[in-house]
Amino acid sequence: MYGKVIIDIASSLVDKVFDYKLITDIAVGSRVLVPFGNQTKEGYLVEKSDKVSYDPSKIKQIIKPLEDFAVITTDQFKLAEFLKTKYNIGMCDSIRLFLPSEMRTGRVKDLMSVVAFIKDENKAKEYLSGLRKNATKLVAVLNYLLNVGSDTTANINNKFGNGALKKLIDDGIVSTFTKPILRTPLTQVNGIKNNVVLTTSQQNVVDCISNSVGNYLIHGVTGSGKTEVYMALMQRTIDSGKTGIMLVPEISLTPQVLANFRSRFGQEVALMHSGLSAGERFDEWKRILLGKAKIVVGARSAIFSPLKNLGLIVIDEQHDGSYTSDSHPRYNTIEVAIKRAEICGCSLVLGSATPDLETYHNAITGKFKLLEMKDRINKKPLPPLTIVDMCEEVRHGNTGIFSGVLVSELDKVIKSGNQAMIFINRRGFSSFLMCRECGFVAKCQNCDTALVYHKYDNALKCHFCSSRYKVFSECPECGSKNLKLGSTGTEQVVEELCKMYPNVKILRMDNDTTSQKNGHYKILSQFKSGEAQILVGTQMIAKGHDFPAVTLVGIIDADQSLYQSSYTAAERTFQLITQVAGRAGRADKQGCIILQTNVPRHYVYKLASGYDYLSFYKKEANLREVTNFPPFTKILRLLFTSEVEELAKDATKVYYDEVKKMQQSEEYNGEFIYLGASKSPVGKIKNKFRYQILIRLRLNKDQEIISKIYSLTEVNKLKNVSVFVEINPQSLS
DNA sequence: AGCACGCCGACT
DNA sequence: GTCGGCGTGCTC
Repeated sequence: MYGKVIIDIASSLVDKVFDYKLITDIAVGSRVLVPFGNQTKEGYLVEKSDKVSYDPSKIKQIIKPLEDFAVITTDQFKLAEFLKTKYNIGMCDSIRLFLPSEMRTGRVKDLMSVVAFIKDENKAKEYLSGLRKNATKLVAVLNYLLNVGSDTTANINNKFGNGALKKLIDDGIVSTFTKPILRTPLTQVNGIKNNVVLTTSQQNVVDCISNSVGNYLIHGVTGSGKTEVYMALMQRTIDSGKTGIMLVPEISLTPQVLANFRSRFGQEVALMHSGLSAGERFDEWKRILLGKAKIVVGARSAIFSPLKNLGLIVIDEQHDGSYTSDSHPRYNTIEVAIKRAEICGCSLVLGSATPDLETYHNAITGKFKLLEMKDRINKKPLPPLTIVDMCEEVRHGNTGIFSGVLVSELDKVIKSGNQAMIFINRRGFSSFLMCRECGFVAKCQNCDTALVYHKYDNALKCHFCSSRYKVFSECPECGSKNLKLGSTGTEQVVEELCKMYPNVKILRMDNDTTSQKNGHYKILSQFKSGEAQILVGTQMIAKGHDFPAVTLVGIIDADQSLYQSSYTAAERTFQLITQVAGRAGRADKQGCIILQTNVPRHYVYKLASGYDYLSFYKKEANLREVTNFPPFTKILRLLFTSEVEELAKDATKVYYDEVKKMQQSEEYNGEFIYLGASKSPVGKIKNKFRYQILIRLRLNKDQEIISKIYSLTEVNKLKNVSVFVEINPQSLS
C-alpha cells in the first residue's frame, strides 16, 4: 500500500503529491512525518492507493503519523481543493487554513494537570483512624478526598497547604496521575438563559429556513432581533444531532455572541478566532475535532473549523469587510461558506441590515432566498438621523471638530446620565503633520505614505508598516514652527471631549487601545457597565454591539470613507452609517444620530438618513450596471511587488503585453471593458515597490480568462518580483 | 523551503 | 592551488 502525501512546504515547486510506502495503517487526513530529500518533513496523508506514478525503487517510507487521529476530514479536503483552484493557492496553503498554526511547529502540547486520588479506601480509613488527633491537616485532606474521590493537586494544596498531601503520597495512601486539561477562552463570559418568545416575524423566518436546506439572506433592520433567530435555528440544528458555525465579523463581537450562545448551549460552544492564545486555540480546535463542542462561534477563520456532521452556517453582518481576508491566502468567507454548505448539504444563513450589493443582487435574482425582517424588536422607529453641513458651521464661525447640534445633544446626554458613542474612522491624533511654510509632510522611509501623528505616545507612526518616528516641533526642512495638523483622529476627539467634559469618563477604542489580549472585551465591558459615559472609536465600535443606555451617536467626518477610490465607496459608507446609527436607542430609550459632512446633499446621506436600503440598492445597482462595475462585471487586479523598482515596472510591462494579446485575440475580443497598467496608488509599502494591472471583464468568458491569467502568473516566473492576482479588490492601496 | 551541486573571484 | 560566493535544480 502506498500513501499520497502533501509536503508541508509552502512553495509552488513542491505543490504536488509525493508517493510513500505505507507499512502501518494510517488514516487518510493524518499528519505524517516523511523523509524528504536528506531531511525529514511534516506532511498530510491525502490518499491511500495501490498504484504509484513514480519509480517504485525510489519510493521511501512514511516514518510515522504525528497524531493518532486524522486532523482533516473528507469534507475539508473537498473544500481545500476548491480553495486551491478558486484562489490560485498551493494545496499546502489551503490545508494550513484548517489547522491551528501552532500545531505544525509542534510547540503546543496538552496542558497537563496532576490529579490525586485515594488508592484503597479501606486502607485509607484504617490509616485515618490511626492518626494522632493533632494531625488536623492530614485528617482534613483525607476526609476531603474520601468525600470527593479525586481532585487536582493544585486545588488540594490551595485549600490545605502543601505538606499534608505530600505526606499522604509518601505513605502510599494517595496516588497521582496526570491528565490533560483544556484551556478555555473567556470562561468568565456567561449569559443568563432567558426564555425569549419569538415574535411572529422572527418565528416566520425560523420556520422558513428550517423547512428546506438552502442559502438564505435575512435582511433585517438593526435591532430586529436577528441573534434570537440564529439561536433558534442553531437549537433546531443541535436537536437534530448536527453541528453549526456562527460567524461574526470581528473578534470584538465574539464575547457578546458567546455569552448568548453559552447561556443556551453551555459548554458545547467553542470559540475560534485569531485573538486566542496558542494553547486556547489548540484546545478549542481539538474539542471541535473530537466532537466535544458542537457549535463554533468565531471570526472568519472559524469557517474552517473541523466540525463533523455540519448542519448550519450563519454569517452575521455578512456585508462586513472583515469577511475577506486581506493577507495571503486571500479568501472570501462567504464564497467559502457557500461551498462548505454545498459539500456538507447544509443551510447557509447570511444576515445583515445592509447586505452587500452583490449578495442582495444574488438574492433578488434567486440565488439566495430572501427573508425580510422590517420591525425593530422594541417596536420603536429607527432613531432620527440629522445631517449637519460642516461648511455651514464654518461660515458661522465654528471651525472646531464638533457641530453646534452635536455639542448640545452631548450636553443633554451627559446631564441625563445616558451614554454617547462618537464614531471617527481614523486612529491617531491627526492624519499628518505639515509645515505651513514649505509644505513639508513627514513620510515613512519604508512606505510611500504620510505618517500619522500619535499624541498619546508622542510619535509619528506609519499605518502601513508600523514604524515609529520622532515628532518634530519645528519643520526639519525649513525650521519653521508654523505646523499644521491633518484631519482629525480618535485621539484628538478624545482630547477635545476631555476639555469639554472634564468630569466625564471617556473611553477610546481603536487599534491602538485594543492590542493587548482581550483588549476589545475590556473596553466594551467597561462601557457597558456604565463606568464611562462616552465611547470614541473607529469602525470597530460600529458593529453589532448592544448598549441599551446609548441614546446618541455622533459621526464625525462621514465623508472619509466616501472619498476612497473604490467602486464600493458609496456602498461602504451607507453600510457604515446604518451600522453606527443602529447602536442608538436599542432599549426603551429614544436615540438620535448626528452625522457631520461637507457634502450634505450626497445621495448616500439622503438615503442613509431615511434608512432606505432598498432605494439605495436600486440606485447603486443601476449605477454599477451602466458604468460596468461589479456585480455586473469582474475586476481583476494583478499586483507586482519588488524591492527593486525597475523589476516591478518591467514585470508589469511584460504581463501587460501578454494580457493585451489576450484582449486583442479573436476569442476574447469584446470581453475586456478596461485594461491598464500603472503604479499602485500607494507606490511603496514595507520597502517594496508596487505596480499594478487593472482589468475589467464582462461576465461571459470571465472564468476562462481568469484561469488563463492565473496560469500566466505560474509559467512566467520572474526573479525577485512577486505577482498576485486579486478579484474584485476591496481597496487599491 | 532547504540542501547539494557546480562554476567563478580573492585569499593562504 | 582552494575557500566560499550564491545561481540552479531536486526532493516520492
